[in-house]
Amino acid sequence: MGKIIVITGPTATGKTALGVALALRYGGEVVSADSMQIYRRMDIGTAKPTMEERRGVPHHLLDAAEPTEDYSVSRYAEAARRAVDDILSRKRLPLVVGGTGLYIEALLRSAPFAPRGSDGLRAELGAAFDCMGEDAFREELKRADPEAEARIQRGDRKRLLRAMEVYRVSGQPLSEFDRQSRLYPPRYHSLSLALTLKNREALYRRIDRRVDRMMEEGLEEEVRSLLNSGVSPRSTAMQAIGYKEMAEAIRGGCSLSEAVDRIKQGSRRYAKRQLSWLRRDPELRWIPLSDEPSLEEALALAEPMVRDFLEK
RNA sequence: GGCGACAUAGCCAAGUGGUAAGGCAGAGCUCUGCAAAAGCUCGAUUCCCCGGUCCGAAUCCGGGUGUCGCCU
Repeated sequence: MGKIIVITGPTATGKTALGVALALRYGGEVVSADSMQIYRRMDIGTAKPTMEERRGVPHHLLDAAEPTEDYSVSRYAEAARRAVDDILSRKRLPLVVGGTGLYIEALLRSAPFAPRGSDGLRAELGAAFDCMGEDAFREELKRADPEAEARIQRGDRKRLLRAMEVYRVSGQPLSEFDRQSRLYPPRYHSLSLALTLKNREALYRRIDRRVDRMMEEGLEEEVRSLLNSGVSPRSTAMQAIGYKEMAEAIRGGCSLSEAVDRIKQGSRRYAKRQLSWLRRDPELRWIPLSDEPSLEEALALAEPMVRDFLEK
């Protein structure tokens, strides 16, 4: 089984720089695990590594989709596995770098996703939900998939719909697919490292500063040109933090400084959610950093673990 | 110096005699095809302080302190 290294952690902790440094040192290539850096022309707001920052290291799954496309985890999993396998076949080290936990999990798992319903079915279910209300919808789901119904939190329309969708297209409960998927062995032999700052406030300060820097680098212009080129404000890509707020300011819904504050706040909350997601993985090796971490600091902590993992 | 208004959680704030709404910020959590998304949960044994009235006070009375406004 191929060995791969995963570098994750909340936003603004230096994953990119560490990934590149390790790739350079161990003959690796980077596979991005970032749901928004996937999109072309979204560079500033997603903190996509520049050519200079990549330092000649090949990066996969950056700019893999148009912002007008609807990307999804399953598409990512497929493409990322292909990239990883290709890197392995060339006897190089794949470094999965990014903060989208769901994407990483999907890449590492070998189980397929439960089937997907047609857009028509999705629309139909959505309409049914809105028409009959959550309680009645839940009653129906309960008959099809009592487990999912019990597990999904009140108000979580999205997951309630998905559970029903799976049952309608396959006749099998989503819960059953999930149970099966847990039985699959992992796809790769992986070492997961999670960068984090020991001090939460320091992390938040870095995030705020990074947002200011994005503004200086021309985030507003980037968003404006996406909108001008016909990217819908409702597209998945435009839901990215930094983009939805700027789009709102551009259409006059709020002031620029309000938008900036919201971007900062959204990013802070995002970081918090990332931490909460990562914490449940007991295999994860945490790399706690100081308030103003340097690449050297992260490298010093990460390298022994990497070396140990590669030698085993 | 005088007069008046206000003082409730980190911030904004409702409540005007019957046992502390709500919002924001923050924290914790969930997650198997939109995930930078979507969803769930959690703060005041106490209302600036002291005294009084009352069965009962954040609410009424007196005194203090602070903030703001107006006047001199």
